[in-house]
Amino acid sequence: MEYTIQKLANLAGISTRTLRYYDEIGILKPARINSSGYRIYGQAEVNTLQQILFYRELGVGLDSIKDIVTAPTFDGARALREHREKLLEKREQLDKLIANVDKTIALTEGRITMSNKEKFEGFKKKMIEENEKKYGKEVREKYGKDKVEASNAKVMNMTEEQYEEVTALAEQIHSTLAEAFKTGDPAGELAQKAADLHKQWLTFYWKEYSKEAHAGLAQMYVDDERFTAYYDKEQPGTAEFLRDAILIYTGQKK
Amino acid sequence: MEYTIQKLANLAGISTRTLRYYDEIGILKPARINSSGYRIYGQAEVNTLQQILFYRELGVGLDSIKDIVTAPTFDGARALREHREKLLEKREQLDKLIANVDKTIALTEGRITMSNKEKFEGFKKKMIEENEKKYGKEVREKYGKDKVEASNAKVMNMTEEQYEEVTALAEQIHSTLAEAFKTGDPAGELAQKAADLHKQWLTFYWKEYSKEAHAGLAQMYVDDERFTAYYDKEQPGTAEFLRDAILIYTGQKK
DNA sequence: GATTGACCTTGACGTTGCGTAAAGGTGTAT
DNA sequence: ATACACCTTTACGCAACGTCAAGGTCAATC
Repeated sequence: MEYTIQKLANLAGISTRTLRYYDEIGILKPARINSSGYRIYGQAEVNTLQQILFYRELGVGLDSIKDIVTAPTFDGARALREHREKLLEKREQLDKLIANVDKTIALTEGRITMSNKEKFEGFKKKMIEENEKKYGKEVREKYGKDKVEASNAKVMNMTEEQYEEVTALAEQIHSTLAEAFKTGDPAGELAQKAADLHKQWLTFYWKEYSKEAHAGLAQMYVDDERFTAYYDKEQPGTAEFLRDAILIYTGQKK
Repeated sequence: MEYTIQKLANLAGISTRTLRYYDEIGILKPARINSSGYRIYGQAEVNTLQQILFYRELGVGLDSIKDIVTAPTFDGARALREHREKLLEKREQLDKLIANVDKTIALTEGRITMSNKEKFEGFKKKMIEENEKKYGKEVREKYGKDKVEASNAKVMNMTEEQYEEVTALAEQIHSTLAEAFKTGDPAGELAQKAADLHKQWLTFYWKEYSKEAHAGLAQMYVDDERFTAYYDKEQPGTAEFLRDAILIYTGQKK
């Protein structure tokens, strides 16, 4: 059975433009071109197209599909697993979006203009989103989904003053830590003050505080280069110093 | 406080390109342009930008945002509610996708490469899913859950040849029906052939065939606009014509 | 006063997966 | 012969910017 472009398009329920595009990007070439330049497709192409459409429906990008259909030994299962991860992330994002929108609707309902408070809500949301984007996956792995969501919820419930307080705390940690770092002693008074401030800061995000979790987080500051980069921005070694201070503070190290 | 483009970009955590783009599309114009042509932003612009980013983070498109930030009396709540609906739909879509990918992964797991058979399994699944998506609810109401599931199970048990046969049959129905339609006579030979092909086609999906059920399905082709659209795609009136042919074929009409 | 380097400008192409003309050749039924 | 459906390539448009490129401006340093 041979098909002209439109026959195949109808068969597959797609447009002729799509088939030409697939030809153009090389994921589905016609079996042959007839004397008038028409694209002629055969059974093999029908099969390939089925595959393409199948993966497309799973939301896989055309360039990945290209790998799958052109490389005969390609590990489709692995590609799918990776793709699955992306989908899960997308869904999480979406869930958050929906929750945010719900909240915003609730907030604006009955009001005519947007108050400053609402603008501020937006910023908190943004803060969460950014944290998610940067560290979400690892933190989730380490602490579990529920904890992360509880933390986010806690942030969303902060009042404006609390928000300002936590921002101020972060500043204090920063400066205290910089001072302490100069002393070089993670067991010293300043370093321990920094560790204590850090604990206070944490209680704004965590439902319950534990020394173990605190120490674990401190270790992550060293293990994860993105955290390290954040703390070491002005003084390399600061992340490690903070970890040591916290380990001492939490009694994990003398 | 006045901001150059980069200052504002840093403050907001976005790129300067984005700010220029927002200027270009008119959703955020600088307060003024200085003598060197630099964009200078003021507090009012900071506030507007906060709003823009807020809505952007909710996934609202920039053109909608434009309405929101430029029209002071704009009903932001309504826009958000509509947007919410879209998000919910997206999530449903995504959930189905993930379920599909999961199934496909489960199928391929434990094997090294994807065999043809497996690819084919996936496609059959897709076929069922599509039918479910399009007609599932109505068909289930009409024929009952068990019948639908029996039908799906039958499809899943098809061999590849059977699948090809049923696909070929669909093609034949299509062309025969088109021919028959031209005669205008649903009792004519061609139309009756189409009805007979349609019966054969049905037996691939139904556990048992009955004239009544066949006639009922034919009626649905006319009653349900999605079926009608499918059959009428090339020739309006085809669905009705097919129904008449089947009613005659099954003896419900002379 | 000249150079450096950070910052600013506009312009324009690239991204994804096609939709949608436009301009022109081909096939076939009447 | 003519109509009409079908085919071809070329190319712009879409969202929201990223990313050069080419060139002007500003503040600090030599």
